[in-house]
Amino acid sequence: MARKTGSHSEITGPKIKQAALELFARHGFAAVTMRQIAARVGVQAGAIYNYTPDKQALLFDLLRGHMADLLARWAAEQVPHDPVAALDHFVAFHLDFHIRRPDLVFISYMELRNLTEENFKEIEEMRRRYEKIVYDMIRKGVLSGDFQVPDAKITSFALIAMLTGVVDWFREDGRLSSTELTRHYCALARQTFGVNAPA
Amino acid sequence: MARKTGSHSEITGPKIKQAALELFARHGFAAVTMRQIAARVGVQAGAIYNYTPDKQALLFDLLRGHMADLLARWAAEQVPHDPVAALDHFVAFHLDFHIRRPDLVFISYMELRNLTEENFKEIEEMRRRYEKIVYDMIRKGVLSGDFQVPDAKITSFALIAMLTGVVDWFREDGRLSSTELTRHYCALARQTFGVNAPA
DNA sequence: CATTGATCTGAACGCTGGTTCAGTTAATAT
DNA sequence: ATATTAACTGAACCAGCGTTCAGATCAATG
Repeated sequence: MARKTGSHSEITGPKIKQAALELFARHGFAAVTMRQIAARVGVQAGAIYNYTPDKQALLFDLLRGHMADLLARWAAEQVPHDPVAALDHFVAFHLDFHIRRPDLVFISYMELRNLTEENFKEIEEMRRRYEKIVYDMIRKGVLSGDFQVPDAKITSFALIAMLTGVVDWFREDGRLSSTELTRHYCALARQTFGVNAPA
Repeated sequence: MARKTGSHSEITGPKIKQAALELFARHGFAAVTMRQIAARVGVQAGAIYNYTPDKQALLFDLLRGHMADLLARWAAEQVPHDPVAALDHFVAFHLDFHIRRPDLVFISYMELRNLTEENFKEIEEMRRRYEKIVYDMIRKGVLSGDFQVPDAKITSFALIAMLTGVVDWFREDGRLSSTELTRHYCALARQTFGVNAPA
């Protein structure tokens, strides 16, 4: 063999993924062309096909990577046994993970319908695994008497929605720092879960 | 003149809007073709242009109509003066309005970026008006001492996110009726707002 | 019955999309 | 220096896009 395998590909490959991510987030998967992605990388459209079989795979890899990352990082967390401490821990984890990846969070919600049925099912399955984590956490707190919620399932959806919605407006250079953000949301989540509620 | 104006147009016009709405919601604005919309109405693609100047206007009219409807209906509500009763009223109103229009809610969030800059600004302005309604409601409750929240602005976003997120999973024929849904969310919102929280 | 005009068809227009591929380029190994 | 080959170019392919428009259609009018 001659040239070391991937002398440029180790640069171009990630650049394509990054360009695709930014463009998909800004304009939507269907509205972005392979030529736009290529132009951003500084390459011709045909070159992209050295790194991905097609446009669909570009999207799928981004979403699967994102969900896999989310699940793996939560699995690596040391979660306290006390339900209230666990809630705080989850809120902090979820906010931190999501506000660092606004583009990925965005397309993971918006572009699900542009996946093939097969690919959609795989992502949906990972999403359900994450939702179950939240649900189980809430159930524990309800059973221990630490949480008082009208309905555990509803509350799990409500928590995820209110936390994930943060990426729509939060900016690092805005009114609130991420530390303050986390503090406020921990307090809000505790209230939502009826922690310290009157008997 | 001959044929009564709009003998068919009164049928075809709304059918086009409805078809566009359903297809945009299912596949996304950019992925839907004029021919698909036409086929669903039972007409050729060219006929659509008797009812809309272009594809963009089709989307814009749907979003503007939706937001105008939302604002007009809230303006027509008799909102109680008591902050807690007002919160209950808002939760019931927002849930009822949104779960009846899942497709419109969906595209109003997803397809904002497919609007021209001019059209986007108009929709964004209406959205801000609605968010301000929620913010003002919270401020009142905070000032009166009925609500205890970590941050009024954050809480307004959190409330809207948790309520609107309902359309992602709620089904009329699911586990919960819309009445039960409303009851649970009123309770959840009260807790979130620290109503009856210990001093 | 003949006329009218709103409504729609069907074909076309120019353009751009994703994707392919023969050929060029250039970094490495010999 | 030469050979090798990963990486990339540039042009092409064809299907499909939004949009236009001359002409067909046909219910209501006079």
